[in-house]
Amino acid sequence: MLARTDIRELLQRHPLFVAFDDARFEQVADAAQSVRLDAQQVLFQRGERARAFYVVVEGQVKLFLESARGDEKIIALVNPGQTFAEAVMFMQAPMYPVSAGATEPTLLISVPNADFLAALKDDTATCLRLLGAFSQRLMAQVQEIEGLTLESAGNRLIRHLVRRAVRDAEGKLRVHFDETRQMLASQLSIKPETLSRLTRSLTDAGLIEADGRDIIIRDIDALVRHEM
Amino acid sequence: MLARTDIRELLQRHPLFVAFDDARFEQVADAAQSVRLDAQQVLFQRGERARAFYVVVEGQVKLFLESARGDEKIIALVNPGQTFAEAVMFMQAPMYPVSAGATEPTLLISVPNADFLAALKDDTATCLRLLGAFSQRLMAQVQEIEGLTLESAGNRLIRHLVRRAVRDAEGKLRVHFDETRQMLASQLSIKPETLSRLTRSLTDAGLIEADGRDIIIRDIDALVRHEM
DNA sequence: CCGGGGCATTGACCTTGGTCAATGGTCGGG
DNA sequence: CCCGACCATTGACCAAGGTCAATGCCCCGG
Repeated sequence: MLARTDIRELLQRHPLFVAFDDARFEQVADAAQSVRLDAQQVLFQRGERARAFYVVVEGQVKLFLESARGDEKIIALVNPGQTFAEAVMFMQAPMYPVSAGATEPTLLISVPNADFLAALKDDTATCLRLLGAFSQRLMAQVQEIEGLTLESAGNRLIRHLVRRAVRDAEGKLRVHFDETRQMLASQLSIKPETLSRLTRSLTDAGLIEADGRDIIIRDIDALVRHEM
Repeated sequence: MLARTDIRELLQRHPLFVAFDDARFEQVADAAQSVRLDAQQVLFQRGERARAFYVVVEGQVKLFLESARGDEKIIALVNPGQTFAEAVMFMQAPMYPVSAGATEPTLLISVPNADFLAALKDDTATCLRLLGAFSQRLMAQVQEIEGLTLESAGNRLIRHLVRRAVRDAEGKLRVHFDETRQMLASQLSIKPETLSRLTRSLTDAGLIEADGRDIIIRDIDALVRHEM
């Protein structure tokens, strides 16, 4: 459990709460609770009645869908400082459209929808922040749909690598993976075997290079030009 | 062109504008313009700078994406009374994430983002309406991603038929299509040939029946149980 | 240092849905 | 009333990616 004062402090710095005046903030912070999850523990299931949204303090949460045959699709990974399930509270029939679970030991703050909505009354600044966040997410999902319908698995992988690449100390373009290959595959909507084959073919073509858990991009121009 | 008074009247009834007080409404209504599109005419291209959003008055607008090889994916069809591209105005770098064009002769009202945002200041009621609309759309897109990643083409078709089915005068479950088969296929992210084969196999199985442009569902329980 | 479990990789094969091409149907314009 | 264009349908074939199974690898616990 987190002390009440810790919850206050963490929330106060968060973009969704900074614009609240003192009275509003007190009301929401009082209602908020800390939640601890073990690795792999499920927080809520798709279809459950939604009563709260969450702020990730430590650890990582995955939002995912499951098919009847047990296939899993990871919709998003949520890291410290980010929130999830806020959009659900604005729906007429609030039920979570995805399931959520921890990928590692995780600490969350849960914020009851009712209290937050009450505080939101007459606070346009926070409303506008939320609108901005939602529109970002809508755009990201359009891009996801675009990738799924108009691009090959290989191109999705390439775009993902390029998007996540960071220049390291030696000036090399590096993509670091904390997640397992299975989770990466699930995010890209491909099977682990296919991911393995695709990275192999890119490696054989001299475009990328494996370095432990990381991947180094040797020739980014050739990579983006590469059709799979 | 639409007369100024007509634009006023149409906007005034729209959910996004009803909550505005008179001064705000005047400001936005003055800035709004009517736009006429011929069938197939493109309104904006993906990536263009977004300066306005739109209300459909008559006709129909399709929001779509195109791949490098000319494949087209219809993201949504927008009918009279509905708006599109409102989410774009809340992004930091406002550019349309999809292209938009008319599927038939169409009449729109364009509302400049700047004026609407100004009117939105301190209007929490309208903000909350927008938040509700966005969260609906987010959920719809999650379901689209679910269909694309976890379901077969046949199951997507079945879900689509069931969702659109309406009981007609004779008590039959009927799905009416104004759009062409090609457009339906594009919405479902399959090729017209595949759509043709799928409907054929459902017809052969006695589950559905073609009736001109419509499809009649003969046995909805068997249909939803049917795995493809 | 050894052993086991799960992840990653690789190979052989299969399924889904796409591609290409031919044919038939339908609607609007002359 | 007829022609032409476009849409829908069907068939034969193809390719991307999935499935299943075997093997190797790595890391952790004893």
